[in-house]
Amino acid sequence: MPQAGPLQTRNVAAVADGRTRRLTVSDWVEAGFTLLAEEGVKALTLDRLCRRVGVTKGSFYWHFVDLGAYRSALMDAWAALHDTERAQFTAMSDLEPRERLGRMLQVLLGERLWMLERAMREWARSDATAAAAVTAADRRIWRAVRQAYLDAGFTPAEAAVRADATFAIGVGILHLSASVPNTESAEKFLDIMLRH
Amino acid sequence: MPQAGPLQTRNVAAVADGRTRRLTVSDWVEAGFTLLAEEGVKALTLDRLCRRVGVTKGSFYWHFVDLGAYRSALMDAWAALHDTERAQFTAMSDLEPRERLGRMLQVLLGERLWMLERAMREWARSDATAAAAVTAADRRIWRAVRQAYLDAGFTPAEAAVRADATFAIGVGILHLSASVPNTESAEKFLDIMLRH
DNA sequence: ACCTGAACACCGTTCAAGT
DNA sequence: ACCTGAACACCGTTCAAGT
Repeated sequence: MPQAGPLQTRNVAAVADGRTRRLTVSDWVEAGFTLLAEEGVKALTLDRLCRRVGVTKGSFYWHFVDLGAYRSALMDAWAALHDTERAQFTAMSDLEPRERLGRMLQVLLGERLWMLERAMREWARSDATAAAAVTAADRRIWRAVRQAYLDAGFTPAEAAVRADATFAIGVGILHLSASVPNTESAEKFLDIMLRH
Repeated sequence: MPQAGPLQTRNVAAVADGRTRRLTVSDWVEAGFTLLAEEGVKALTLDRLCRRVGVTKGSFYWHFVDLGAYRSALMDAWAALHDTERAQFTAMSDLEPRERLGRMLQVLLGERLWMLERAMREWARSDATAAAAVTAADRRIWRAVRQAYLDAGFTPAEAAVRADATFAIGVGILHLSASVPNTESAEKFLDIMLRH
């Protein structure tokens, strides 16, 4: 799909060897994630990427058909990352709803992820594929959030409204944060939303 | 400050005349707003702008020192726009808190404004001046929102938390919307937040 | 199979020259 | 004072040539 060259045939040891080993798609993806997490969307330029990976532009174009395809690869990796999050969420089903919601917010707004989240949502505005991936991921998380409210004893209708609000809050905090988001006010918000 | 050329000396009739009249800074700003509102940040390119205004690039560079300065001008105009909004908000102080909050959300998410809001917040991430303007505007609106909760009988602490949440919701909806935001779920959310 | 290096196209920017 | 048109720099993209 997005890749041009090798379909990830050999995924051997990706550790820091001297200089010998050749690049794989995931090396580029990893570099892109770091760049995004550290400096945001605008830092994701061909030159910056190649400099970081230590190779010339031509190499990039052997691995990817163009920057758009590269972003698609980033999206795919991000979606996979999101799936592991979801696994965490469903594994939480034994926790109290309140505790569960608090953890969800913390995962979403945590360290490295929130910058990626922002980047994805920014691309989603101009790219249909990105938009689809974000929507799909959102729906899954929304369900987990609603389930928490259902478990807290709300009717389906009440739970849905609260899930909408909680979700919007999360995204809102994501965008309002200049640096790393603080989850403190989000916690207080949950207290209100969980009141009957 | 941002402008290079004329400091808006003659603001005469800006209506559609044949082709004779010369351009003013606000003509460029108006064109930029329309472009942003219709197609978002990515459409704001030099070529698109010049095509829309019907003039060559050189003309642009007589009015503005560069694209950055032009965006500053857009920011200034946006801030002014925001001030008239705030005037609306303070004029609302006789309305019921619930009604007032509903109107505020509708103004923020209404037709032309929400796309501009998004654009400004996107720039604010990479530009310090933009960030300052957005922060200042946000603080004013936040106060108006908190005042509504105070008038609804909440303690200062309670009102502050609710203002935080309401504000985050607004921004969240802004970014979650693919097309024009629907204010329906926001209304239901207000019902919850106003409960004692 | 994977990468280099040079060439091209596009778009933001400059500037001498026009009215 | 305000605008044109040509030139330049930068960055994404292509591709023939290397190992």
